[in-house]
Amino acid sequence: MDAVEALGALAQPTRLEAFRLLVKRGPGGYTPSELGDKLGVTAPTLSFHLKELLHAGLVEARRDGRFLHYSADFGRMNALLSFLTENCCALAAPGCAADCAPAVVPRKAPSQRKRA
Amino acid sequence: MDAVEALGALAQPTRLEAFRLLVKRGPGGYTPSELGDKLGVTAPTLSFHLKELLHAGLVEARRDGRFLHYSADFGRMNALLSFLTENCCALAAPGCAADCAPAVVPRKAPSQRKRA
DNA sequence: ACGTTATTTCGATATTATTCGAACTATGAA
DNA sequence: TTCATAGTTCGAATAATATCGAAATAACGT
Repeated sequence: MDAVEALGALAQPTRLEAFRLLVKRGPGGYTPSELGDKLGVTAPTLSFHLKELLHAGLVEARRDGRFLHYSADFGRMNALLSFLTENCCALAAPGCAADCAPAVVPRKAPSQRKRA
Repeated sequence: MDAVEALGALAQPTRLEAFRLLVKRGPGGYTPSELGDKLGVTAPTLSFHLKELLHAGLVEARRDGRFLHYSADFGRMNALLSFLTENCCALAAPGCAADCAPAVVPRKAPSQRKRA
C-alpha cells in the first residue's frame, strides 16, 4: 500500500474536499460536473485532481452513458487509517493504548459516553 | 483544524516513517539523533521534517537537558482520522455505513472474526 | 572560559505540484 | 452526419518542496 501517495492525494484543499464529499455521498458518487459546481474549480483542474485521487486508489470511476461517476473507495480509506495507527504505542507503557482509538462513537449506541 | 497541513506533513516518506515510529514509541518519544539513525537522513534534513510535523501539530517536542524528545500528538492524530471519515455515507443508503468503520480489531477480543 | 555534542537555521539548488486556456475525445440527440 | 454536452489531455507559467553543506545556537562537562 502506498500510503505516501494516498496522503499526498489528500494533502490538497480541492482534493480533500472532493474526497470528503464523495465519502459523504456513498457508493453512488458524483459526476465531475457536480463536483466542479460544489468545489468551484474549472473542469481541467478538477480532472487533474480526480486523476490524482484515482491514481492514489482513493476513488474509483465508472461510466454511465455520457456521465462518469466518481466514488470513494472505502476499503482503501480504511486501510489508510489503519496504517497510520499501526502498532500504536507498541513500544510504550500499557496506559498509552487508550490514546490509540479514534474518538468515533459507533451508531448503535449514540447516547453512551466514552472515556468516563 | 487544518487537515490539509497535517496530511501534507504526512505525505512525505521520511516524515511518514518518522511519525509512525513516534506513534509506535508512545509518549516517551525519540530524540532527533535516534530518529536520524533509524531514518538515515542528515541532521538538517531531519530537523526540517520535524519542524514540518511540529508545525502541523502532529508531534510535540520537549527539552531534556541537551536532548530534545519528539513524540506524537495522539489527540491530533485521532482528530485527523475522524475528520477524514466525517459524515461518512450520510447521503447514502443505510447499508453503506458498514464501509465507514476501519478494520481494527480491539485488543480485548483478538480471536474474534470480523465481518463473518 | 573552552571544547564537545546535540540540534537548528541559512542559502542555494533541483525537483515536483498547481493552475488554466485551448484543443481533443466520447457519448447521445436530432 | 451534424451538433451539443461531458470530460480529459496538452502546454506553459508559476509556486511550493526536499535536500544538503556550512554556519549558528544550546547545553553540558572540564
